[in-house]
Amino acid sequence: MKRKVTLKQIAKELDVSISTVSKSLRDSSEISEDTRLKVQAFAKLYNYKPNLIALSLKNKKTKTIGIIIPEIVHHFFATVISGIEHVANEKGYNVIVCLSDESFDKEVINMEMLANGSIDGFIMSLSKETQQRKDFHHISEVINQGMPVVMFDRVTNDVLCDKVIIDDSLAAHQAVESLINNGMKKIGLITTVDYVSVGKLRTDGYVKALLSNGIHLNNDLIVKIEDIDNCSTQIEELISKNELDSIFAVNELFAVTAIKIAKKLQRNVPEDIAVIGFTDGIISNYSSPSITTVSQNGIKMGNKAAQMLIERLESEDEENEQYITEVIETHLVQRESTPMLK
Amino acid sequence: MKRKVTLKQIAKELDVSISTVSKSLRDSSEISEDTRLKVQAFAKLYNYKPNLIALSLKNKKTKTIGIIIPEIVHHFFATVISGIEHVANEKGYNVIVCLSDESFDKEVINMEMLANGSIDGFIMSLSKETQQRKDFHHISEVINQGMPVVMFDRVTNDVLCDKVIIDDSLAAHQAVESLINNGMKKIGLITTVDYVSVGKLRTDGYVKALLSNGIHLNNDLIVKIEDIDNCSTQIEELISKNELDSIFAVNELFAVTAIKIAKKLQRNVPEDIAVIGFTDGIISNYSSPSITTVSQNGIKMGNKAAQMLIERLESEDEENEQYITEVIETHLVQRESTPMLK
DNA sequence: TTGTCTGCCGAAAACGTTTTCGTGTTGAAA
DNA sequence: TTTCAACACGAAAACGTTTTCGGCAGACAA
Repeated sequence: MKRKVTLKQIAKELDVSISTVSKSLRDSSEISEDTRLKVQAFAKLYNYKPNLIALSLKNKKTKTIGIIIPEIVHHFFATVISGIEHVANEKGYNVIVCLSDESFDKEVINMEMLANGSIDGFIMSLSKETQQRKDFHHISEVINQGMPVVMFDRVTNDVLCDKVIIDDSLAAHQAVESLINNGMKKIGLITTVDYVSVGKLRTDGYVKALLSNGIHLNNDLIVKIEDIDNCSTQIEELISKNELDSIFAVNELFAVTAIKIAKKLQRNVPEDIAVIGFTDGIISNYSSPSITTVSQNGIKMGNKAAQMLIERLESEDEENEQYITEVIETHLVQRESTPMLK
Repeated sequence: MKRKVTLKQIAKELDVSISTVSKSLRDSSEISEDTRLKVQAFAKLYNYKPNLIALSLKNKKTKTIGIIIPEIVHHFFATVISGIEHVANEKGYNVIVCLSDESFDKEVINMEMLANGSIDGFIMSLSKETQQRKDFHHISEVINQGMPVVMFDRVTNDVLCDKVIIDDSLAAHQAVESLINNGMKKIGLITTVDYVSVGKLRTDGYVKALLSNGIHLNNDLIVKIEDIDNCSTQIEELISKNELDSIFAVNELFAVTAIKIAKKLQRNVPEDIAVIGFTDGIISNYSSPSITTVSQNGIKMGNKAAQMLIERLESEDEENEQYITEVIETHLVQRESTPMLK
């Protein structure tokens, strides 16, 4: 077993100083061609590669991006990571991933851990618990120490930093409006509890779409799901007790569950009930009927977030307080759970 | 903006030496209670946290695990990461993720990158291209440098290291056998090209199940998919040209596609054709009919891989050459795409 | 001979830790 | 008064780099 070789070892072997070795490898003109070539040959032979940790310490740059997300077993987040990773890789950065498991404490611990030198900047999406508690001190603290942060999807106005989002409200508005434009009048909404920021925004979009089209807002048609694993009963109640002609669900899972229950209640999708979901994930694509859905391009969000972070990391004037909020466009993917929408 | 405070700064402020500060914070008995408390108070006030990069350099340990996988936008891999991350986190390790995108070159580059000090050990699954080329020098090299590697799922016998796998052949055998036991005789196989190790093994299991149950092997019933994005035509041919009573597919995507095409061809699932898939992912669970499938527990694989790696990292006798291959058990998840199996 | 320039190289600092070893002071024992 | 231990602390090395600066030799001009 041959351990990694260091500058010091090469220097010793060749009977020159460490400086000479380092300079030779970096093609410095200070060194005679003779020694330069000798050192380079030796280094190549022993497959010398500089130790990145030592470089990080010296340069105070790790060339590593920290990602903190609530869950990785979630197609949307996986696509975002993928998007981040590709841009990061291209620019010579690595990516270190931490999961908060939707827990405030884990989010804090992970951030503090990574903030102690391991990374150059953060890309993150808030955990549910953090959104609920509205406690963002850990994030402000990190930013205050001069470490850039880019938030995506689940963001908050209480922290000043770069952000990448979709216009959840507008996207929902458009989706619901397209139902209305196709003659739907009794549109159910399956959404989350309000503290989930994106759920709230999508709900707002639904409400606005109704109002701006002169449709009375009926709270009986709205169900707010607390526990995602037990959403069935609430949804069944919604569908069975109301003569809905369509449903807007704020995520894939709600949408697919609604379809399943509709079938069970002998209502055909899309003939009797049209369903539009949110997030263009695996489920929407492969369930049958496949689900018409608002597509939020996770790859693109990840790309953009990584770009923004790296740009800030590598910009000259460190303290640019001009924070940007980038809005990634969404679009409706037409599939089988709705009639052909005009 | 207050930058991170270092030992040196604290030492200067309190007019003591760096050693004294360090020792005080580590509760050394060498230091008088007086100074100890003073230093600790000051450190707390300024929220001192040791710089992990400096520690890594000193200790030659990063407390970080490198993960290299072909894709993250793939439920199985996401679950494995999740499994790794949880165990790692519990034991004070971070996780750095690199994607090979099924490319040999990217796999090599990423490994070399991480091997230069960034991590203590690898957990990886081979890219398709690597499996095809059978070139594993980058892995052997890393192992040779004394860095432990744990391979999972897509592994190779050409590299000696710890491994976590499922018994793909046996699992496939059992799945196919359960079809046979329920009266199926004409069982189609949708599999990958042979160089994908798990595809090959699952194919082997299918073949063995047929033979050991006295069923003639008919190559017309086997289709090997090269390009996963264009599998439809091949599958359609399989179903339309043969009077299959059932299909075994080596992954979710093939299974769900088969079901879709069967429907299109007016064959009911499961009444006319039963379908069993492999990998218990989102698709199997949410498509309709939901898919009976061989469940490979990604979380468990990740847990185990992380355990094995960390154990090796923290074991006293460095050079234990007793490599272990851990086999994670699988089981058949009964769903709607098959009749009730006995 | 003296001075100066240039080419080549090494010493040392710096990044932030931990730890070993040494050193000065104090108090008590001899 | 001398000796020695205990105590409290600091200096320095080490991890592996990069880079600044200084120095030494030889060549060349004056």
